[in-house]
Amino acid sequence: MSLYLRFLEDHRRRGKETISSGDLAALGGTTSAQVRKDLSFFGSFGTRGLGYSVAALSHRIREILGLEREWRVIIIGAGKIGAALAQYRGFAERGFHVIGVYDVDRAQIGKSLNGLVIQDESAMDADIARLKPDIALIAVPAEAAQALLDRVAKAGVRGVLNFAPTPLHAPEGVKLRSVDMALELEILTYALVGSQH
Amino acid sequence: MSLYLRFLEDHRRRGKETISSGDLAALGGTTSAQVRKDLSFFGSFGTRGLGYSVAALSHRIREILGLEREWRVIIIGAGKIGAALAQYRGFAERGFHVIGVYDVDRAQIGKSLNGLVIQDESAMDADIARLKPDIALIAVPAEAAQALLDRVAKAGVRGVLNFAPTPLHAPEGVKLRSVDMALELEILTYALVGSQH
DNA sequence: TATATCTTGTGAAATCATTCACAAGCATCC
DNA sequence: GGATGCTTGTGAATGATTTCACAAGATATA
Ligand SMILES: NC(=O)c1ccc[n+]([C@@H]2O[C@H](COP(=O)([O-])OP(=O)(O)OC[C@H]3O[C@@H](n4cnc5c(N)ncnc54)[C@H](O)[C@@H]3O)[C@@H](O)[C@H]2O)c1
Ligand SMILES: NC(=O)c1ccc[n+]([C@@H]2O[C@H](COP(=O)([O-])OP(=O)(O)OC[C@H]3O[C@@H](n4cnc5c(N)ncnc54)[C@H](O)[C@@H]3O)[C@@H](O)[C@H]2O)c1
Repeated sequence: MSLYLRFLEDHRRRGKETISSGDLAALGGTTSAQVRKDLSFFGSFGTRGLGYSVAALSHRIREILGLEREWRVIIIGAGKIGAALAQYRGFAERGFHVIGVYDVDRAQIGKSLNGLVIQDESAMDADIARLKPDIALIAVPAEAAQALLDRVAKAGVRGVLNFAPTPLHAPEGVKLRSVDMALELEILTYALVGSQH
Repeated sequence: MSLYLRFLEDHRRRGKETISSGDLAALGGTTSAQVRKDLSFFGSFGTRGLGYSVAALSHRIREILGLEREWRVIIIGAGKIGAALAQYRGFAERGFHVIGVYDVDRAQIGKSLNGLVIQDESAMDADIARLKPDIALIAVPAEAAQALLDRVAKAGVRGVLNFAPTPLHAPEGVKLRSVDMALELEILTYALVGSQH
């Protein structure tokens, strides 16, 4: 679904007003029947003979994904990757607003990233209670990740995106996803060794 | 498979020598039968009544994934995310060696990241021909991504990991994967809006 | 050695996902 | 308005994956 949204935005930029399931399939590397099945799960909003209205379908998918509202995000760990994420414009463009960045390192605390001051992580629990962020990004060393996940979960955060390359266990009621870049590379190498027999 | 490897390493750190399919399943959130089917696809290396040897299974999976050799990696775009990736220790730990970083920005070229000097991207094609990197990480603005993918593919790179949030089309014979962090957040929000009816 | 207890490896069954195929709907053109 | 050309939405067929269920191998214990 998120991918379809990317394709639709791409298509809109090219000035097209409608798109057929076949076009979407070609972009996504699937079949037109697949695309239609996926979309029909949420209702039917295409026009026969014409395809889907790019604007209408985008809007509907944004609704389904919950992107019609703004989301508050905090970042834990202001190291190399945390700092990059804090300054990433792509988040705000899609409705994700970074409202806080935390670290334990005295040398980091107080520094400003894009107008956002790095806070002492001891202030985090109180801030979460007050500002009620929806999602936390965990960008700390692997050893510290599970403890922080438990801590933000307890404080009331319901979604977590983890960047530490370690298996984590999410407490009940918390949605967890992990981005593991070394793992992505491993999937690539598997494909590479596989393709040369 | 890569995930199983993570679990095994985790388990080894805890001092365990064997692990059962049930344990692996619990870690991965699947069933024991699933794990056994996955592993049996590549042969049978468990011991009945005991489980799998953590060391032997790790080794076998590393073999299957092609991690028993070293891989050469270049990074294109030395911006915020490119710089973070260039300094990331986790890659070298898993056998991925960054041998070059490229940018167009005069202000960036010549700077050193962890002992790695940022090169002018006009030198890139010659370097690829000479050093034969296996994988390129693309960390440039979305508009520039497709052109660079085509360019490194032509120069002989066979695997690409893309960080730009845009749909790319890989030329024949090139394995492409993309990491899209805003998309990861969208998947989280979908789960969040879904779970509250 | 005999017995009890685990856990793998794997056919068979059940479930889930994709593809096929086509009636029905809409737009366009004559 | 009627014929023509596209494209959707969706049952039915096919294909893939997951789960079930259990025989057979391995260890441990006495
Ligand atoms: N650098 C990358 O490109 C990259 C890529 C993929 C994954 N990662 C992972 O992301 C994590 C961070 O990587 P990095 O390169 O930014 O490391 P880093 O050392 O630059 O930054 C880690 C930061 O976390 C802070 N920290 C440690 N414990 C903390 C706590 N309890 N609360 C708050 N802050 C705490 C540290 O003070 C430090 O500033 C690691 O797990 C790493 O494996 C990094
Ligand atoms: N910053 C993040 O945390 C983050 C997160 C996810 C995705 N991304 C994506 O990663 C990409 C880079 O993001 P960033 O934040 O590092 O941006 P950035 O502006 O800091 O860095 C981009 C760099 O690419 C260089 N560049 C541009 N064209 C180039 C070319 N043809 N060849 C070589 N280098 C070129 C620029 O000079 C610049 O240094 C973007 O597509 C962004 O959407 C960034």
